[in-house]
Amino acid sequence: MRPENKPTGQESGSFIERARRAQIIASAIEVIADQGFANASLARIAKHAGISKGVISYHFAGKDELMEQVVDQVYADIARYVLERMEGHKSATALLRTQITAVAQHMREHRSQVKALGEIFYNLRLPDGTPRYGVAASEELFQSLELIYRHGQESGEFRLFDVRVMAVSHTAAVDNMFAYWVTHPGHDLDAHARELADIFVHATRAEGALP
Amino acid sequence: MRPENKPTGQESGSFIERARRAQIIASAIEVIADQGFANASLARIAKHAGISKGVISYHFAGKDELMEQVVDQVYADIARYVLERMEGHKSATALLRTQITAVAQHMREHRSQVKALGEIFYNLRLPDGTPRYGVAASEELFQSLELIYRHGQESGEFRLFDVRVMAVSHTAAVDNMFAYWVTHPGHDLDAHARELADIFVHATRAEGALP
DNA sequence: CTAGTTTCTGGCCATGCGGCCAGAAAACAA
DNA sequence: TTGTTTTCTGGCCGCATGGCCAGAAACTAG
Repeated sequence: MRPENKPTGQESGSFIERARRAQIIASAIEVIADQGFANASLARIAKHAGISKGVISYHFAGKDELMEQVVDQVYADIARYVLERMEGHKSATALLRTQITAVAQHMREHRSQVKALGEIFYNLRLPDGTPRYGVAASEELFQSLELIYRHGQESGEFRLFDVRVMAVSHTAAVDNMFAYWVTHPGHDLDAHARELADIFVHATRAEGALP
Repeated sequence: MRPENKPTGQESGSFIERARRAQIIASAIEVIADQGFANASLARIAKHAGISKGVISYHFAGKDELMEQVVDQVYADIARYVLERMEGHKSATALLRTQITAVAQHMREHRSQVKALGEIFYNLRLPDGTPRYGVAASEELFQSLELIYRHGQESGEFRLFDVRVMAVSHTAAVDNMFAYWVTHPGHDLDAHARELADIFVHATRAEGALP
């Protein structure tokens, strides 16, 4: 029999259960990151992990659940990493810079994870063909960024602008920074991040502010 | 026998040949735009066009050639549309604004085409699994944008910044403007474009410049 | 050791895919 | 009209996929 995969918040299942799930998730990340979502079959993921295909079916309800677990784990890692580094900063400008550079640092240290996240985010679909994630799933991130932007507007650091458009553009620029770096591995990701932070600082600052 | 699909620059083949290819390309665009690349099989594209699957094989060397034809056609349409509207403008600031708003106008009028382009761009892979297009294929666009940015820096309109990072971020923001609009159809695309143009004008302008 | 449970293997299944082809049909040429 | 070429149909092929299962193996409890 299969263990009922109840998505309880706390870790559950036997030691083997948890270890296997972690191993399979890690294998999925690696395969997706360097073969692409479309080529990441259960057979490939199993072979890469050195286990039989049936094990995946045994520990996960299906391919979709495995993909969602990957997203949940990687996304939570990024959020924790970035939020930790943002704590303590008060000015909107500092928060903005820190958000961008912290994301870049995390990307540099977790290339495969972030790449796999993007692949799944963009490709996974519901049975009816509509995207499982996609832009709509970034709503939470948009709102977090909007908090920073509104904070800056209220404090007078930032000029008035549409915070939604700024948040969408910010997210896009950060995501594409990653994609560009993946395609051009020699590219200096941290320098790109600093330059990108400059762009948004200039784009947002109040008219009269000193450079 | 099949007509040898020599990719000559000029239109070739019989009247039927040209009409069928156009019809199949149009059908592919519609299917990809609302089912996604992964669900756009030759069978679906043929059914949507009301023809037999074999016709596609008859008029195209394979699925990959069909996808590349879609990309070539849609990409050329966008480039022509935007470049026409940029002609005549001289200041870098005006060129920048025009580029962004013109792209948005084209997107609004050619939603399916642009969506299909993005799907293929992101998903089509070579036999070895590496992306057929992807970020690397945007190199030409990056260089065009860099011309504008360097022009502004040389004329003194723009501050000094890394033109490559600016071009990558610009492309990303425009692409995501489209993705956001597709997910939120009620969103005002033209207003978003004006706001986005403001963002890049502020991000690029020289320190001493008047608002 | 034995009985029961968890975990794993290897293979089978139905489905959908892209490519291909034999021959029908349509368009065209004489 | 007749013969020839172009175009189209419908179906078949080999292949890969995700899901599934019967039984083997490993582990655990008594």
